[in-house]
Amino acid sequence: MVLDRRWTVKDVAAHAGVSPATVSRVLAGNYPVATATRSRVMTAVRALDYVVNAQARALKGSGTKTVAFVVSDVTGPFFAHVAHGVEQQATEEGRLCLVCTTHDDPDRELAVIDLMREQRADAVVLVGGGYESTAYHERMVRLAHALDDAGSRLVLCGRPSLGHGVPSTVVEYDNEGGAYAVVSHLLSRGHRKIAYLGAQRDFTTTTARIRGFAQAHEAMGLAADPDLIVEGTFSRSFGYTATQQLLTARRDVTAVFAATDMIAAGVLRAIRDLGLRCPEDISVVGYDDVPFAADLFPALTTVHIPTEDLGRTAVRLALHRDEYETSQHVVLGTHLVVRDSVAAPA
Amino acid sequence: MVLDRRWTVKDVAAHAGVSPATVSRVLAGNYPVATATRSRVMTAVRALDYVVNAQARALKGSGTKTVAFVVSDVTGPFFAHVAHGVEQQATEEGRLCLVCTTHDDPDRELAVIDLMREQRADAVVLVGGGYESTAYHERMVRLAHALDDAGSRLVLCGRPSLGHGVPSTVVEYDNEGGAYAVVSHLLSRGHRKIAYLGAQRDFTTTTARIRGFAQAHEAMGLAADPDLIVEGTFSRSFGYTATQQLLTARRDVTAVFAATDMIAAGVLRAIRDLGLRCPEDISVVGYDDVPFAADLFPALTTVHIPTEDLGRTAVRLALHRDEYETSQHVVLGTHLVVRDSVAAPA
DNA sequence: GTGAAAGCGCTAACAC
DNA sequence: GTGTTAGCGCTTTCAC
Repeated sequence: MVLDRRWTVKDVAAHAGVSPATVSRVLAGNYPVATATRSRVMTAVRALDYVVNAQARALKGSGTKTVAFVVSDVTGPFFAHVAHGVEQQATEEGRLCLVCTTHDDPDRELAVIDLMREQRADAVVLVGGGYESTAYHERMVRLAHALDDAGSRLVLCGRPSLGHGVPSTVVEYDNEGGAYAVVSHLLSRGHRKIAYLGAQRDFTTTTARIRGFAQAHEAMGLAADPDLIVEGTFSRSFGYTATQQLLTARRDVTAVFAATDMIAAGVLRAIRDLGLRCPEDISVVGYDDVPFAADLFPALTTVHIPTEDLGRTAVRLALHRDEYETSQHVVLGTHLVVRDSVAAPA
Repeated sequence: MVLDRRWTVKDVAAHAGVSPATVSRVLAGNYPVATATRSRVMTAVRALDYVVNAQARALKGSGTKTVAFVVSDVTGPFFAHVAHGVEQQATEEGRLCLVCTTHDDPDRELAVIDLMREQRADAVVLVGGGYESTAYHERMVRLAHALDDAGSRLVLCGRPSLGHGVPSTVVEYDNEGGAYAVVSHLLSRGHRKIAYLGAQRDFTTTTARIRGFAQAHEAMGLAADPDLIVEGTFSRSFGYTATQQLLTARRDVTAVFAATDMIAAGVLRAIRDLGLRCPEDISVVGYDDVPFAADLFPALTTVHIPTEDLGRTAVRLALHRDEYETSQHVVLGTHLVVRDSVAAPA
């Protein structure tokens, strides 16, 4: 059978000698149809290699059956793993996945959410830290309401709630606790001058981690050195250059807490290039526990984030918000993974 | 303004005191509308926080403006980077991105393509190696035609063409050449017993690389040892266990060619756990040149694949197949990246 | 058990 | 410049 255009229910109906309504009923399978009729229809469907038009179906009111996924950058291992969880759960729930990237541009993020609103996505999952600005916060609140009114759902995955009364699903991980654990670990090994690399300004994750960083110090009656908190992006190259500068300027630093494992990779390389050794001369810890953390040299001590679970939970809660009405704000645990990149200071 | 349902053009029209057609014209911006009317409409749009229904618009004939992206697993760095290219180009072309994963299941792959057909995606990009089976090949050819007839396009990204006359866009990379280059490199350093780890059975990429592997040997008047080609998946854990077994069984092996950098990570770790050193005792090379390859220890010599370019080109060619009519089959170059994981055999 | 008809939200002819 | 109308492909009452 040679095709020359997109067949419609009408064509299938004509081919099978029935009405369009019958074709629709056979395909939906939710209505009694005579066996003979059904098989005639199915034969026609196969002959024409017909597939429904998802747009037309959606228009009729059954929804689009899609979950949107908004992320800064798909290549980051952290995002990729959350994406995996989102995709898995969406598939299990019979949904398709739309992906958009924002490249850390708040305006683009907002624009992309509007696009998803046009698409009538069942849920819009925002992954990764948000921005600490009132204007941004307000626009986000409005979007949450707009999505809600349209029967959709805003999901914040890995960023804090927008506040009470804002219709949204929040699936966070314990950013502060993870930072607290890893800094305590360093402190208990005897480190006193710990640098935090990758304090991305105005970022919700940064705020929480700095809090954990400070509290771990306080718990031991110490004070964190604010000069050792160095601002920067979540990139390997930042880790490299920042370490070179830092270790040249501040010879008293004995440990580096990298905001992401990616940064840590740059830190480790810089340490080696500086002729120093990790962990003998400098201890290094990361955050995220992405798969390659174990393959760095030395294997990286880091904070594990349940990335896949984060994604799955986000979709599950958002899609069944009637069932999980009371648990629309969840904080998943993080934990320290001890490997080989920490030792007592020399 | 409190919303309580999804507003339609009609609502906006009523609110602005104009007809639905005028609203549509203002929003499309492709038709002369009086300035006063336009601003009245825009005020209403903002007041209602209206966004068009993409489904309804698509139904009307303007297409869905989406590109589908079918991949085995989003967490693999190789796929993630191709995905990035696809997403970038799609965005530039004003398209949204649909993502689906197949988890290396050919049946699921076929099913997913049908889903994309229902979605009326402008292009369906298949990323990664295909399967070497006639049944699979035939079904793929039929899908290519089905998509073509529906005005869509099948794009093969990183796998060979389905043959002449099959309507599809093919963007490959030089699998064979890369394998040839890296094996020649090893051979020229004096290695004679080189193992290939991760020969994924019935996979198009495997076939091509084995060819390059063999030809590099032949070019030097040598013969590759078929026993040293070990079958396995593209995973870190496979690299680890396979290396342990191999190096215990075959003490004559001096170099390992891992089918992916991910496998190579496992290989390096196994070598270290075996109490051996790389590259002094065993040389290791990878394939893909994913970002973390440079962070492995020792930094991995590998074959660079222009992943992002692969994705961008795939989308660009598919979306402008009228302009690029003669170049719907492109092979992008690969090249050797020499780092620290190769030395002459002891 | 099946068909006829209405209508989802939008846009593009076609009037005026 | 603007309104009226028809219809995209589908599902779903409502008849029969």
